[in-house]
Amino acid sequence: MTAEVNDILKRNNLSVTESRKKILNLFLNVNGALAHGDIEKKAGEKFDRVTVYRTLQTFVEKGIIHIIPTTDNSVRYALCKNNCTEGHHRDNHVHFTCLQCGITYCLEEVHVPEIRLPKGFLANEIEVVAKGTCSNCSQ
Amino acid sequence: MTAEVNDILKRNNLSVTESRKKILNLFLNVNGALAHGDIEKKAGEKFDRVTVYRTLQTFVEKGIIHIIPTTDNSVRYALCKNNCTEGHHRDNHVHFTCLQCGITYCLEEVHVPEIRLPKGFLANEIEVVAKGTCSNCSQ
DNA sequence: AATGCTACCGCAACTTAGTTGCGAAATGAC
DNA sequence: GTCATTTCGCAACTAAGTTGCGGTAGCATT
Repeated sequence: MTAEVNDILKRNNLSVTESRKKILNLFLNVNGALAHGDIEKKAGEKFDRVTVYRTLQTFVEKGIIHIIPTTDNSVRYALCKNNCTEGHHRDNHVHFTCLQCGITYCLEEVHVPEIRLPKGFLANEIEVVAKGTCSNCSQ
Repeated sequence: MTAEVNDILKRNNLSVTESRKKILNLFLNVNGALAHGDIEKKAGEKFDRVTVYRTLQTFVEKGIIHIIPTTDNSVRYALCKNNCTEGHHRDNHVHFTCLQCGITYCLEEVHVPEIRLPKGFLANEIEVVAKGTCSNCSQ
């Protein structure tokens, strides 16, 4: 698994540092999205807050992770699995936030539908976020 | 127009105060959504930040305005036009943020499509936010 | 393996955003 | 007008995010 981490970093022309390895590893070992706070906690107080901010920013720029919008004021991040490249994200899946357990999922298999916008409106990107009860909590 | 403001407040069992009138008026006279910061500025430094926070919170609870999620870390608010009631929002329209002018629109006439979720996932609410160029900026 | 260049990290200090408690003031029922 | 209740504004606080800069780690070269 360290191999995969190294691989991803190198593929994106990033130098392989301790913080990047550790944070990327977190994303690989979690199902669902991570908020900034989660990362700070799970990283085990080893990293400076600033490092976490900068690492996440770098990962987003390189297309390694993407941002998930939420109505509460928290930003969440999740791994890109769709060959996103530097400066261009191609994730077009639906996101789902469970109101019971709080986990945010990337539903890779559910695609964002076509939406007919009014005349003159041109969309570059469309985000769909569903909120409700996830399969774990619904039984 | 003050009549409409009074009306909306009374209909929601809210006492009619200066701050509520002024802030609600802002929403009635703007096309598009307002961020917290916009409101503080447009209100003309007359109100305390805390009052703005509390008023917005009250309006959201009462179903007068709704929150629009964004990928940048800013929360935006817009008027509900769909008979939202206390504790239950019924807005199911698509939101559009223009990357040129920065305005966020409620596209009332564009409804959120049906989305088939995986087994076990139950959605209470689905948000759709498009980003791109609006009709004003596209010409 | 040592060298040196570059990029990254961590600290400190700062700005901005949002919350809480409480006394004073405004609202609305009587 | 009086009074109970709600709301407002201040102050003080916590949390979130940013910036600059010296020191350190990564890595290419030899």
